[in-house]
Amino acid sequence: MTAKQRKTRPQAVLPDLPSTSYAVLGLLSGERELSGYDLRKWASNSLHFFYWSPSLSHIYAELRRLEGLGLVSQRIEPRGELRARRLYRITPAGLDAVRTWVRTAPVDSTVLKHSVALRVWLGHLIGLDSVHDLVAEHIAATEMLITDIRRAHDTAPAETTNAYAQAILEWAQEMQAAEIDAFGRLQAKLDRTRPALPAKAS
Amino acid sequence: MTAKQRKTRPQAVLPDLPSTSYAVLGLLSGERELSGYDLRKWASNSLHFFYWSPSLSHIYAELRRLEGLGLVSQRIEPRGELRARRLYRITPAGLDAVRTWVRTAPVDSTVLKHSVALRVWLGHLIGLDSVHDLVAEHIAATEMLITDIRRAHDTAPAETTNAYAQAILEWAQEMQAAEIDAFGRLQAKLDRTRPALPAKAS
DNA sequence: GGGAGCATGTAACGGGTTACATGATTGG
DNA sequence: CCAATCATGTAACCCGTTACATGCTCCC
Repeated sequence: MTAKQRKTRPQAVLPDLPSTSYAVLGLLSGERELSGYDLRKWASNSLHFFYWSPSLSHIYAELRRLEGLGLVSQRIEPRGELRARRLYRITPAGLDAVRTWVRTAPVDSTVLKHSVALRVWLGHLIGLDSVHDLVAEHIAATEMLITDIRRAHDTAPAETTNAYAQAILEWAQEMQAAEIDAFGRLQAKLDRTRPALPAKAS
Repeated sequence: MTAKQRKTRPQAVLPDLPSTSYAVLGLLSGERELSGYDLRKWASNSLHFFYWSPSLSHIYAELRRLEGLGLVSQRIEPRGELRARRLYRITPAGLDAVRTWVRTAPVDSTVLKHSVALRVWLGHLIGLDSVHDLVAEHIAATEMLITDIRRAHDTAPAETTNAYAQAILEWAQEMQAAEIDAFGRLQAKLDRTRPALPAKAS
């Protein structure tokens, strides 16, 4: 029985937090002091492309929770005229928790909600020409996204980046490029079935 | 002023529903009568791969909401010994709503929460060997997912499929294959930097 | 003068999940 | 006999967003 208990929790007891908490903790894992506002900006330029772009209010709430758990600490930086900032820093316990999570969390499946794919799936409701327009629009948007990722990749300040962070941004670019390719093939495929589908003549 | 109002809502007034409601409505757009349980099964074999795999309780709640809006109708099918089923069918208004949504909804960006990417991004906390293990595990899981998609593609009953649904399942397979490729390249890339990173000898 | 960026936070709400509750039939 | 599948639903809860509130500085 005790053996069984040991087996279910082999390591230290990880606080049972959602992975987004660990995302925030990860942003702080460089051991620099950052404000909620800073975190938000940085997340928009990195996490955004493969994980999450959190709202500010959520970040603040998350920081308070992590502080309550002793995973981050807080100090207030007075700045004279300017509004004081609340700076957060990861604690040893926090570093430990995020490291354990990264190493041992179960590989839970990716959350993907692709509303364009959903709409193409329902293409029979709107016809081939409308689907074509929709996909074309999406491809254009994806091209812009790639540009954003490339910019983030190229302009990342040295102290926020490393081989892993760079590799993931390159991975994200490749994935978006693959998406453009795959949608291109999808369009070609649908076109080949055109004679069989009712569609307005151009 | 009236011109302005007309401009913000150019078409019929679409009920302001989350896209997941339209996903459920889309499942019913084939105009067959289906139970909540049926929808769940079907979603797990189609929507699951590119959009969403809803919980049963959510589907039931969604159906009640759609019924309240007059977008689906309900009837109870008595089945003697067996527990009666509640069968839902899309109404003309519902068909109209989902069609309008598919055609005119803004291309809102894909929601992607890729926790493996997040963990690789934090790879500096655990070192190259651990990242390798993590990625290898993920690639294996992705291969299984491709198998699932292929099975769904090949076994889809004729009355639930069409050229669009098939094309999206093929698209989903290609995307997962691309993910395996991209992670493979990421691993190779990280290996090339190995001399610069501290890692245990094998 | 006005808008964008900096900076923090509260309140209300909606979306979606898990756990719980119930019970029958079918197949190994 | 037990597990899986069929079938529906409630309650509690958490995650995360939007809207609101406040105020300062910098730049056009």
